[in-house]
Amino acid sequence: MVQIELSTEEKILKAAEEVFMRDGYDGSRMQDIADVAGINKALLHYYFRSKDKLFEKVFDAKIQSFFPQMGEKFSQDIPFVDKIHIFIEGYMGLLLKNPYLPLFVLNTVNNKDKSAFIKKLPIELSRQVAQSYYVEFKKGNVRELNPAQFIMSLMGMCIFPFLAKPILLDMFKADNATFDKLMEERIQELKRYVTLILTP
Amino acid sequence: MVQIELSTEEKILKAAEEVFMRDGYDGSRMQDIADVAGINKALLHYYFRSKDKLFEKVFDAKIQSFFPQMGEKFSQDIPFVDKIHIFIEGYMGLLLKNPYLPLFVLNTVNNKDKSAFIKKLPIELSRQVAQSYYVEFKKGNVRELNPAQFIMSLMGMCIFPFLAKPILLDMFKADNATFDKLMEERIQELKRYVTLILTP
DNA sequence: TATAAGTTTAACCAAATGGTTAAATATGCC
DNA sequence: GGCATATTTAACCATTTGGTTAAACTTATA
Repeated sequence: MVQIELSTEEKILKAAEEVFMRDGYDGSRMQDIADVAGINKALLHYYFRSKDKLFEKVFDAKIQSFFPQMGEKFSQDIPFVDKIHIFIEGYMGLLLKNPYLPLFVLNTVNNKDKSAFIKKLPIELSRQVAQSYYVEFKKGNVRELNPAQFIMSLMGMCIFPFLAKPILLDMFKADNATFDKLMEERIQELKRYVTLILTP
Repeated sequence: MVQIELSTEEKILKAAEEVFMRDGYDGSRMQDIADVAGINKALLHYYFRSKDKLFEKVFDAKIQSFFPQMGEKFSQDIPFVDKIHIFIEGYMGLLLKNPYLPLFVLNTVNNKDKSAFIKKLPIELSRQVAQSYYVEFKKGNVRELNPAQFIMSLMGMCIFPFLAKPILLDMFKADNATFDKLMEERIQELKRYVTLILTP
């Protein structure tokens, strides 16, 4: 395995992501980010003038992965149910790799001071799902429902376990590996759920 | 309408709940809580020695409402699907009255420093649903599924819109009243979903 | 009226924290 | 070598914040 040398800027962004995601904006310390990046606080401010500026950089990239842009996938010519199955697989995979992502994004979105950072809204996701749904509905291939409500349910079912992870670990007396296995099973379970909901 | 005079302690707890729920632990200021309660900081510390102690009091009450204890409802002798319908109605009603509850509880649960506050775990909810489910499953009245996965889905579907509320308001160009109406519709939609999932 | 508890005011403290600065040192590049 | 940029060190500053204290004032009650 080749060791790729990260530039200082990259090291900082990586460290900032880690700390912000773990501790939230208020809970994060510039000193802590500097420590994780293996540099000192002065250099941190040398690269990113303020905590706010640094946060914005990190957050921008993250919010877009949380509200996934499904463009290509949803424009494929396959049944709507299959698109949703693909969504579930992709999204759960993302969450398994970024278990802190949901709480981080939802906190920021709900933070008055940080709402200015939210530039690119996930209108696309909703629009694409709705359009793709109605095409299929007219063909009589899916049951009648409100696509907006459906996408909320879908995302909710995917993210909830990651938000409540500490509680679930305790409830099931499980460790991280067991949790991940439970989420793998969950992918199949959710696919079954949406099939039942969507199939007329 | 009779004006009921709140005791100072009650005023403080009410104010603390409001501020903690809105700003989170880190984001909350003792001065702010005192202001909302209409008293001064000295008196605040006179009643509750520290921020931690005050937070614990508020959080204790809240976590139990977030993971609802369904004891009586689930022991009723009615079909499992009906129990779930009752759950949805009750839980969505609670969330409509406490829209900040989910983010507050989930943040606290995920906060290392605050994990000591979590004493009473919601094992009951999971146990009751599971037991109630298996009784009904043996009678062939519900489809086969993993009750733990199901309860996660149920809670996720209920809470997600409240967590993503700022985004949804923006996406649908809606105000608070419209959002509440959307959630009222959602109750019916979710009932349909679970019926489809559970009915063999 | 005397006593105790509740409440206010205002000043104060110590620690944490975001951010700055200046000088020294290292590094790469012409 | 000499120059610019990157990096470190370390001290420093202003502000915020949780928490304390002491003295004065209010209120109810015995």
